[in-house]
Amino acid sequence: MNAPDAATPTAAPTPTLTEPVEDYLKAIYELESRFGAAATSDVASALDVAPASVTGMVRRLATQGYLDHVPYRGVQLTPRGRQVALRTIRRHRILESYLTGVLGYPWDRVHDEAERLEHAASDDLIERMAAALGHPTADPHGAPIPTVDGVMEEPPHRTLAELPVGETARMLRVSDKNPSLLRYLAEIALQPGAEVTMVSRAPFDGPLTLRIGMNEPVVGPNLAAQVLVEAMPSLGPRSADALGSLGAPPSVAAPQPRSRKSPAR
Amino acid sequence: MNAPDAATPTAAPTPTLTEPVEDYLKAIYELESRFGAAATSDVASALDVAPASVTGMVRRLATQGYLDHVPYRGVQLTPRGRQVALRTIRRHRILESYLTGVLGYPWDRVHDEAERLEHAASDDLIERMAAALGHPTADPHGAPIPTVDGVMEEPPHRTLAELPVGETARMLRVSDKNPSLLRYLAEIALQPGAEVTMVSRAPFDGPLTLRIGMNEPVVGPNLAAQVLVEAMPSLGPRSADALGSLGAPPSVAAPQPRSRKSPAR
DNA sequence: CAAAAAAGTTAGGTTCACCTAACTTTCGGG
DNA sequence: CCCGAAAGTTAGGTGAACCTAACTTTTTTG
Repeated sequence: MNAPDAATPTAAPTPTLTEPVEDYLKAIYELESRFGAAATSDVASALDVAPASVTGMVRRLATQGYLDHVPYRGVQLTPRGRQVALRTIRRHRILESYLTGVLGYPWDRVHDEAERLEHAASDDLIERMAAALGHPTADPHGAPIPTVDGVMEEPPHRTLAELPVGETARMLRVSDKNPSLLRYLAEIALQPGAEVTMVSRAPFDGPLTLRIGMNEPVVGPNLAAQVLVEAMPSLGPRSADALGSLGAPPSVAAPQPRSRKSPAR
Repeated sequence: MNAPDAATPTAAPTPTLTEPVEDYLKAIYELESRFGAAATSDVASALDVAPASVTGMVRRLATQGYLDHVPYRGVQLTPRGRQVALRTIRRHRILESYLTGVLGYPWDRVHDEAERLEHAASDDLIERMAAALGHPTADPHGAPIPTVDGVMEEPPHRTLAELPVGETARMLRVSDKNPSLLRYLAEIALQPGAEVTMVSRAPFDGPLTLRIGMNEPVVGPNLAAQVLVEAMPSLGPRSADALGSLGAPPSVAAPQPRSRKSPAR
């Protein structure tokens, strides 16, 4: 699993982290935790730049010790790069939490704002916001917030699409990047913490009927695949408090879903 | 005084206004309102860049219609450039107000933070912050906040150094750029709104004895020259409410102090 | 009022972060 | 197992925003 450890040949000082650098490291972190390693073209489409630009930036970041790059194989963050990524993710998620929790932003509009502010806010500001919120452990979309020293716990989960008919689960998380999806989810009250039951499932990848509170919305399998719910089934429609918070001890480490081509060996 | 906070979903922070461009226009605005026009070298030292860099940027901003540049003579903002500058100043001052008023920042630490955030925050965010504060008309250092449509009222003022012995005035304003000065002023309770009396003045530009509340701090003339107080004397130590706010109608337009070389003709 | 000083500009570079176009490497399917 | 498509890289740009060094214009002053 480990790239040739050319170790740290040039421990460059690098006093200032530019905005693009933070964006690259964050994107690579996220791809890496989904696929085990980040492919050039995936980074390119995540950041909306040309693949050639990624190659160039990646070479620079590698010489500065933020990541390891094996040409044609992919990239992986070093501990140093991972620390920067987690710091940026912490900022982003605390900002999102603050914007919704204190300033009344709807959850579909916080992503873009946080994306810009995360590069400009000082650590002091971020920690003041966190304190004002009572040190939240998840953002408004259910994404866990890394601690100051770079620890992030991902609770075990599955997608709503995988929920068997008749079972109930607590909604855990959804991506913050699709505003119209978020608006729709808010409409049907499918938000983190909500209990959702799989009422029925039409054959041939057809629509799914859910129960959320009093309502029974029908959603496509596409949508359901984007919504994460807790891994353990709730014992019944009204007995859900087996896990008190998002800090439940993960029984599975699960960093390698690997359900895809492997961009690095 | 009312912000049209309806509608306007996630207004883009204007197509092509880079951070340096906003900084230049803001700096030029401030120099222009102090001296009538901005000199290349003054802009350079305000932004801590080389004079040659200013010449280059100024040429570009002139072709884009933000300012007029007469080589070797100086620059002046066009209405378009002035509008950008006032928008940036509004953001800066609302951010400072929010950081002290809501997040508990001390007033000597808000400048740097606001300086970075002012380029990243959306209009929506700024107006939410303004609303949360009850639409303030001055920042924590007493600087007036331009309205959304770019109107800024500067109340008439003089420096504390000019206050005659025996007279009392209300403290109005001080620059936000000198943290150690601000810390000292907070120590002697010389902050916007405070009543200050000139007790005595040592000859030959010597130290000044003030009365603020119960205390009688002695300050240098240098410091006193940086503190602005209201122009009209208070009628007595305990009768100060002649002006309810900072919105008092200015009897003097006063945009041209001109106590300096003239960088433009 | 001319020469020195100060202020401003031009010329020629650098770095960062991007691009397109052409080439190379890897992978996947017949 | 080979060969074409996909993925990745190199080569050679661009523009923004900065720099230093050399030159020009304006201002100041002996």
